[in-house]
Amino acid sequence: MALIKPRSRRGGGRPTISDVARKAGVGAITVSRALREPERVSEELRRQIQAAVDELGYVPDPNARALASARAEVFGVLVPSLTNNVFAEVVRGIYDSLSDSPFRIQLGNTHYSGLEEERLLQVFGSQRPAALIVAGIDQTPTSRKLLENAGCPVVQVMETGPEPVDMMVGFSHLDGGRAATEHLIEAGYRRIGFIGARMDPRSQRRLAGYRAAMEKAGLFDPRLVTTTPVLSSVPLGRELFRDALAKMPTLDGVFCNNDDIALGVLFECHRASIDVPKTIGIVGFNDLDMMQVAFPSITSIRTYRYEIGRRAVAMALAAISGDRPQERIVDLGFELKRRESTAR
Amino acid sequence: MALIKPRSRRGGGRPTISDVARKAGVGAITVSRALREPERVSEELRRQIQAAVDELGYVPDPNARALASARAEVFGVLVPSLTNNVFAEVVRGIYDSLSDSPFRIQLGNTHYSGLEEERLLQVFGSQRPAALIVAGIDQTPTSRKLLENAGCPVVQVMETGPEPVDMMVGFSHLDGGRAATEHLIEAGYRRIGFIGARMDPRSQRRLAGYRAAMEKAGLFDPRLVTTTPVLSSVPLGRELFRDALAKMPTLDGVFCNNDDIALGVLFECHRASIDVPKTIGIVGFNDLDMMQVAFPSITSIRTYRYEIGRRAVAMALAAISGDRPQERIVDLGFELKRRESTAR
DNA sequence: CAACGTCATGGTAGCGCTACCATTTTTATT
DNA sequence: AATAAAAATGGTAGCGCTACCATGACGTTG
Repeated sequence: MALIKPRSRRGGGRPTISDVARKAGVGAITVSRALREPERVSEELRRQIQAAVDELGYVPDPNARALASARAEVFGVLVPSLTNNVFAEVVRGIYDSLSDSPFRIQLGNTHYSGLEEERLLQVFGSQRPAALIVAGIDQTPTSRKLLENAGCPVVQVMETGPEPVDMMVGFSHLDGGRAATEHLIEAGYRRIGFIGARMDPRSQRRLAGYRAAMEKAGLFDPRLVTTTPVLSSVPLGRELFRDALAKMPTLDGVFCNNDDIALGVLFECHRASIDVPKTIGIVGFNDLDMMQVAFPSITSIRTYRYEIGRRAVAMALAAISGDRPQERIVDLGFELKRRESTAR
Repeated sequence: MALIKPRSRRGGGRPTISDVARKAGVGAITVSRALREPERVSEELRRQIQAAVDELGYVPDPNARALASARAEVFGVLVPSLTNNVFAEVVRGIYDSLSDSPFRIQLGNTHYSGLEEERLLQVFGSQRPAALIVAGIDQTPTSRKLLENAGCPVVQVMETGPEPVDMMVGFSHLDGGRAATEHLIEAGYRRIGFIGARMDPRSQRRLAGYRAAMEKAGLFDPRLVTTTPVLSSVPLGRELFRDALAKMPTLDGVFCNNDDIALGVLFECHRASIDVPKTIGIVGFNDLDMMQVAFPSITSIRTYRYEIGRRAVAMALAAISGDRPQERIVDLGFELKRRESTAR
């Protein structure tokens, strides 16, 4: 006696695939198939199985699934910041594109740290994700190797560059910085400053674009550049602008690293009764929606963050299903939005 | 012959726990223990095992772990929006608190939809998460049941209320709305409007606080309230303010649902040459850092979003490790920041 | 009508790990 | 020194699912 195994169900008593199979009077594997490749199961069984699933409230265990198939239905997403609106928009695009797919999202925050990125890539890799989406193109050699060996599609987002690990969606920050600066020059500004916080690689490239445009026009002066590694914010924009002005009182324009900084500059101009755009011209970067309602409205470089997220998912999904997109590098560009802040 | 099993390694050839065990000359279970409860393994073996782990580059498979232990090292986090700074801050607090724990984060975006929340809860539940953190207290009955049966600690964040599913960290939006409105009244404003977008339950409670204060002072008039279900933004704030003013030209103050709206109102005042705070007083909600540098600086209700995220994790972690905090409802409060926009 | 696909279904054997019990060794305790 | 108790280690048996192969029932073809 005592032949009956207690069957402790350490899993907590939720129905399993064999419960469903038993109830539907089929084999477990058929249930598995009915759920994943319905077209390979006869309509009759499919219906029976569906009924059993509904009745029991069966939900497949993703962990067991991942273990058995050596592939988790997870997209790993790595961004440097969660609060920066720019990345928040990319992430939103990714979530929206994946919301009615079976894929879950594993989001990591690198805090702009290469080391943290490596650590997270390690963690993510251990899950055998279906795809990896990472911000930027400046991975450390270790990170790059991890990405190359991830064994899944990889999309680098927010930038374009010559050597994708796999695929890429973004735009040229250098060109963006150049376009912003050229616009200020064309509008008649001459002593144009660059103000930037959190000088990550993307900001560096915008600065390079600024510098290229200024040098080409014979206007560059290193004292026009004010930067800090501190995290960007509106209050910081105000302070940096005051610094810049103290350093260079003849300043007549500023290209800001991003819109937060630009807003800080605008507020300080109000406070100090500096006329915008007459005395100072302002250009931001990213074109947050508040730029168009600011008073005066602020010229900015519009970027397509949400679209970048969507596109990245679309490309990854295509690669997963076998047909890799022919173009591995997608440049979504940007647009200069001319507004009152530079309408001299 | 052919006795040697090919051992196909469909897992892709990464080292497993038995590889480590073999190399270290111990049993697999000892490796498992050395990794999870090092104090239960002798120092010598621990060192040998660590050496083997390092040499092989072994990383445990979280899926196998979750399957075997019926518990995934995952925190499920549910927020209604990814781009709203308020939730981004909460999420950041959660990430920062969990960054050097073994727990991963599964983040879900409900888009303010109860149905979507139910769906995500279902998906999350199937993973047997270690804890669940959800925004708000207005779950549908189905969601509430799912939370109650999740079999793990649950923390509701951003609000306080009488009946937590399990634990709660937040503050009273009603009191916040009341405090903001009372401040305007004390400052001498009388025709005080309420302007709100995306009237989610939290906004509704702020409105209720506004109404309570206004009625108490005998100032309430339904025509003073301007709301819309549309998603909140700075441009929308501007528009709603224009609507409000058209409807009620004698308006002399506004309590805004949130800071985005407040900023939109401020910009419109600039544009229409309406003096702030003389002609119109403005109060925002949440106190984004730009409020203090705006010109004029904007009075707002400071809320502790980041801290809410951290606290939620701390409480969940305590519950996981067995000692549930004695206070299951934590009220982190808020603070009225008086600034120029209401300094009549 | 034999020989050969093709389709629908099922059985078996793991995926990589840990819970649950042994079993052995060491350390108190009397 | 004998015994109990605690500490350290290991073996076995799954967790819930799917890859892989096997089986049988049908056509299809020459």
